[in-house]
Amino acid sequence: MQQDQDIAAVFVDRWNQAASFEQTGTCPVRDVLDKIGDKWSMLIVMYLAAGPKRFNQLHREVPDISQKMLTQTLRDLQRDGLVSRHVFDTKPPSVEYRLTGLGQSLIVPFGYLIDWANQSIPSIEAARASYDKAA
Amino acid sequence: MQQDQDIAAVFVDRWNQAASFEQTGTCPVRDVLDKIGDKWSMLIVMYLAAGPKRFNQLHREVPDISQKMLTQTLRDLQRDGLVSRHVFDTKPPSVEYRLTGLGQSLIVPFGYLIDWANQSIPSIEAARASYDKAA
DNA sequence: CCGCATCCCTGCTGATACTG
DNA sequence: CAGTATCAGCAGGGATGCGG
Repeated sequence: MQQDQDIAAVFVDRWNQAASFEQTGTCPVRDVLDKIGDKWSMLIVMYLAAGPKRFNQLHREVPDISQKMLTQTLRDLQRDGLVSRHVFDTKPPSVEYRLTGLGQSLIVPFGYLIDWANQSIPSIEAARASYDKAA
Repeated sequence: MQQDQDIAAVFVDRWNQAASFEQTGTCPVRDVLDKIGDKWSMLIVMYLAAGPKRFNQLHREVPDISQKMLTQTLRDLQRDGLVSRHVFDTKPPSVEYRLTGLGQSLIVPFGYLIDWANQSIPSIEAARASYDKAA
């Protein structure tokens, strides 16, 4: 309980913190959360967690992703320093993507979230069913 | 490393799992991730983590949220069983919102994510600056 | 093989105004 | 106080076609 309040305080403080917020117009925590909620970012990170992969390999493995979104998402992840890009000068050329140390470090806290999700899904679906029935 | 691969496997399996996915068209893990990335959901959860609050109290405390989004987000959280709603039959009427046990349990894994974010923000911003400079 | 550019459409969001 | 209803703007993301 007390710890929960501490976490909340840290979070809310950071959120309200005007530092780069007032200037850039975006909150740094919001930034990270957006990535988490992004349709493809975390899925790609999880696929890359198993090891380096090439562009078309990802394109085949990640279900239903378009070429455009794969490119775009990989660029964003690279820009944030979560993924590194390696071009091999063969022909035809091949490009390999892999998680950086920072990218790998994200897997740990993200994993806790996935665990929570998997454990809580039954409760959530039950709550939804109950809520919808009342209407 | 090995553990990372396990987490990835669990996640990807769950993602691809056709159970309610093929029928409802939505993946249960995706559901949870969407809430995390939602503009207001987690912010409200964090504010409620400090204790129960009334509608207008939240409206005042949560920065820049519109009445509409506050109502809508609280409804969604309630439907998912993360937040409970209590109406007091006074006049003027007052409505109190509080985290359920499920809602409180989310704070723990979510807290790890916030911690990671706060620790990693310097690295991320450095990576971005470096990436942008190259262009 | 890898990536960029364009078009287009859907849905989320905010602003505004109105009820019990 | 605690909502509901309606309207308009914008960004995310898919489809398609082209280039190195």
